[in-house]
Amino acid sequence: MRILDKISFKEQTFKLREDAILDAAHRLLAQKGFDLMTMDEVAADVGIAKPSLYKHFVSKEQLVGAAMIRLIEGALDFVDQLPPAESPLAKMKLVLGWALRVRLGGGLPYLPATSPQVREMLTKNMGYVTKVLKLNDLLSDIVALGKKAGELRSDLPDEVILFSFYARSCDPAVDYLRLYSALDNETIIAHMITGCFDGLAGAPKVTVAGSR
Amino acid sequence: MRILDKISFKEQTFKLREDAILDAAHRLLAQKGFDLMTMDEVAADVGIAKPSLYKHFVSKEQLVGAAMIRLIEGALDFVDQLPPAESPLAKMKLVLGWALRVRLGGGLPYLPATSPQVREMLTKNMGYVTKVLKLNDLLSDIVALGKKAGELRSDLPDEVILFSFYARSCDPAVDYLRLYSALDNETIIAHMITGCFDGLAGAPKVTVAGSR
DNA sequence: GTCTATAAGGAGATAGAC
DNA sequence: GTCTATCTCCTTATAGAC
Repeated sequence: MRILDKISFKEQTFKLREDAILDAAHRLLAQKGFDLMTMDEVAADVGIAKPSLYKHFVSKEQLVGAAMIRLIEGALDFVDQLPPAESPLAKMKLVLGWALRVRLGGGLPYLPATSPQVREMLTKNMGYVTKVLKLNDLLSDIVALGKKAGELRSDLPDEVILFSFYARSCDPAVDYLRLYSALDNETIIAHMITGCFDGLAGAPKVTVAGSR
Repeated sequence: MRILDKISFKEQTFKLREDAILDAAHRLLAQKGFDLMTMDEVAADVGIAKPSLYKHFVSKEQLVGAAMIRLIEGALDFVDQLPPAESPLAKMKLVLGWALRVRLGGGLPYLPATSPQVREMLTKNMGYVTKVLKLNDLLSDIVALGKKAGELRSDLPDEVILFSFYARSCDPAVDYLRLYSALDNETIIAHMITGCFDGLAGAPKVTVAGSR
């Protein structure tokens, strides 16, 4: 029994360290992107040596893939726990607000792959692709319901709405507003949400921003 | 006189080669991004040796800066030659349509700097910053006129409209639609323009897309 | 001004002691 | 499992012949 406890303890610390590695990778990825994030930095950030890092993840690509999978899992959880009573449009605003808060808190956009190389790398990662497709299915359903309810524009193809929605979660305008404007985070989020769904043109719109 | 002609000829070929280098850099930047574009590739693409490249541009950063400056100059030209009779909103749609066509033709978004490192590099390049500020002034004027005319939402700060507008010119949704949808380029552009200004929510909108 | 050949340094990945 | 020290490859940049 003592032996089992010891193994379990080892496993626990192993898991804890793995989480710490993923946390560090997540933050560094958000800060510097894939190319500029070095394995040396990740190891230094966690406080371990680089070879120890490679005991957990066999390559940089595997490490980044694991970090991205954890991110998508978070998005899946959030979508799963959306209040069923909300309308499709309100749900989408909640999801976008959540994703933007993650980013403004120093995290990654939950569907980045903005660089061709990273996109290709991730599309080869079956675990990642599976989860992304799952998330995409959930959001596709919401879009379909929103169109049927007249809340989303039926003249736009589903894919245009979906990809534009994803793109808003990693919109560079957010970075620029954070850097060069005096607006606080929640104001930025509210503007981005209304800008996404109501557009930039026309008369002032009254919009319910995604609640925390 | 013959000597002068010879000098002039040399200068002409020098200028031609420089343009060829910038063309190659532009295309490779669009394809692979700053980090993955190597000076070897640029030289090979132009058909010259790497040291010759360094006779034209003292560093990779200078080369990319020059390419970006040429890009912004193109945008300034386009904005300068907008039909004065058009409304502010129509002008913005024309500019966005133009920028998206450049990208779908294999070029760069005319205001990228999506990666922190590249952004920092460019903000240190005074020639670049000067031109960007010039472009920003022109567009700010258009935005102000658009708000006054009731064509743009007066409840959104100018900076939100401007940055969102810039961001649409490098929207990753365009890449995803090109890769994963069956839509042709002009349809993608039309959808992106109406999505930007009219939003994703609500009833179908009738929009005049930017004309070629 | 252009080339061949090479320096200098960084980053992913690993060997081998403990 | 973790560390120190090292390998190897790639990329920016340059020296020196022509």
